[in-house]
Amino acid sequence: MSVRTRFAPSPTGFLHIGGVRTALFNWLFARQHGGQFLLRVDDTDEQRNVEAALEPILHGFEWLGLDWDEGPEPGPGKRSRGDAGPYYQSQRNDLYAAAVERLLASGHAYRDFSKPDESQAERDAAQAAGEPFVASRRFAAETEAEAQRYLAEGRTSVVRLKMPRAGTLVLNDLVRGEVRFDWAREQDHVIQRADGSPIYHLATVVDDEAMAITHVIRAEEHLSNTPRQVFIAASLGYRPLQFAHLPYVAEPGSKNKLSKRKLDKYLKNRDFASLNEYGARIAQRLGIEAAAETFNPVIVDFYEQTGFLPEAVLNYLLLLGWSFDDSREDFTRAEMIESFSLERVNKAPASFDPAKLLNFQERSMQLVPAKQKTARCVEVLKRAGMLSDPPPCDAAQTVGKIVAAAGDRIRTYGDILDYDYLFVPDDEVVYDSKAWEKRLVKPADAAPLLAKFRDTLAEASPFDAASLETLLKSFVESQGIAIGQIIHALRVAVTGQAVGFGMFETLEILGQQRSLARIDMTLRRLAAAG
RNA sequence: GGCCCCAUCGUCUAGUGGUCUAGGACUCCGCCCUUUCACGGCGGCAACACGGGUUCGAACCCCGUUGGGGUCACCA
Repeated sequence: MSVRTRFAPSPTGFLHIGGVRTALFNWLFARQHGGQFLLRVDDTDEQRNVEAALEPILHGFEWLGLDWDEGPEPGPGKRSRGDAGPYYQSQRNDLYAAAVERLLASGHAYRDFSKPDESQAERDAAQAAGEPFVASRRFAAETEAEAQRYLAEGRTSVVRLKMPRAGTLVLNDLVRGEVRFDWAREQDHVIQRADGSPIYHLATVVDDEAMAITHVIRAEEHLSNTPRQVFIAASLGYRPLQFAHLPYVAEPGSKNKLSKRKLDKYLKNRDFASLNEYGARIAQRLGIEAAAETFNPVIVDFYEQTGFLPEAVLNYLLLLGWSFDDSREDFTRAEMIESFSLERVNKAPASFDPAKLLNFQERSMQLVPAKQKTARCVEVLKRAGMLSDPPPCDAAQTVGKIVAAAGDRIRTYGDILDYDYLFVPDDEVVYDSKAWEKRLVKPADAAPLLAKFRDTLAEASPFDAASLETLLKSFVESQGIAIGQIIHALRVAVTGQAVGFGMFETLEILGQQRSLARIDMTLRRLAAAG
């Protein structure tokens, strides 16, 4: 039988990084075994617009390249691909209802007419007595007559599992090994609400059977839920499933589970805060209006917008709870599929480390061919309004030069925006005030030297990096100064910045006319200031 | 609180009784390269939670303690 795994996202509007890690492991396992990976929409409890809330999630999967063989199709209409559909749980209620009837008929479940506060009181009493809670089944309707009587009292019913009161479940978890549970400690969990709607555990078991899932690879928090699901499946005569419970992804610098609602806390972590700020700066330059709650390093969209490479994100996530050996960390997509194994999944939770993720990104970016890098940077510049759309015909060439000159300084595609000063009109260059003070105002010889070199520059021909370097070196020699005495002033004058890539490349890219204009403007401002 | 899971540098991890004065990666700190900033190179700081066993020998096996976490809903 072919291996089939699934990931069941709730339509929440965004794709969580921890969820992606789980999805990735499912995807890898299926791909490695030549099986199928499915997506199933977990919308049993959703009132809102499912389509709109699902769209960003499916988009995230597409961006990451985690393709699914069956499941919802992106776009409107709730269309699906695959033969085991529908893949929206909200459309499968008949199946769940039928399963509940079978469970009732076979005596594996019962109608419970107790009121919520009555069952709560039982639980509280057990808790207070320090004893394990065992449902009294006092309002269980065994016969139709009983049911009618309760109904006449104005009671409503839910359907509960009639759990075994003896015995042990031995679960053979693919990452944890043998885990034992006493059946007697399992509660009579509700599987169908008073309004007839199914509870998740029932739905997931029914769907896994109907969709011929073979391996359930999910986060550790589901480990305690497994007995009731095994009970449902066994009672219904389903095939047994293989389980693999992954350690959860923890907060940066802590062992608590990473959650989407604790952003304030994560922001206190230095590395998280710095990645967040990095992305926010790029987003701002791109004119993306995103609330911190929906645009931060725990949301996958953050990485796409900021200009990360999907393979870097995936590679980082792969190593979060899994390892190959004592040294290998870099994996291409094909290598991940080939090398992955559940046996080597770690048992302890792994903290999300934003600094290490950035490092994977940096190394991945070094492998991207110049041409591709340039094309993507052109896109970013267009989005930021630094280039017209369509871009001028020489844009690719110019950006190509910038990309080459910037080299590894471009860690994400968003970093191209650091060189916006090369695109703005000369009179709109923004000068860093500290750099201006330090390199132009304070050194007494800065202005005169700059003025002198300006005239040399005006004569320069050709105006390319190599010639300019020769030119400046001979200028320095003729003046009997150190190169540092002129080059920093020149950089600030021309770029407004204290730092940047090679000075000669900068001048070449800017061109003679604009370089001179910027120097002139600087000299005028210096003279005006005194 | 009951049940379940987990425990090696700050973080991700290697390690399945001797080759461990514990290896790699990220971060951090030096130095080198250098027009700045990066990249790169070299070097450094830094860990087997604790206590008992078992054994000639324990990071590795067993028990306990401590600590952390998950889960106990008509949520998923």
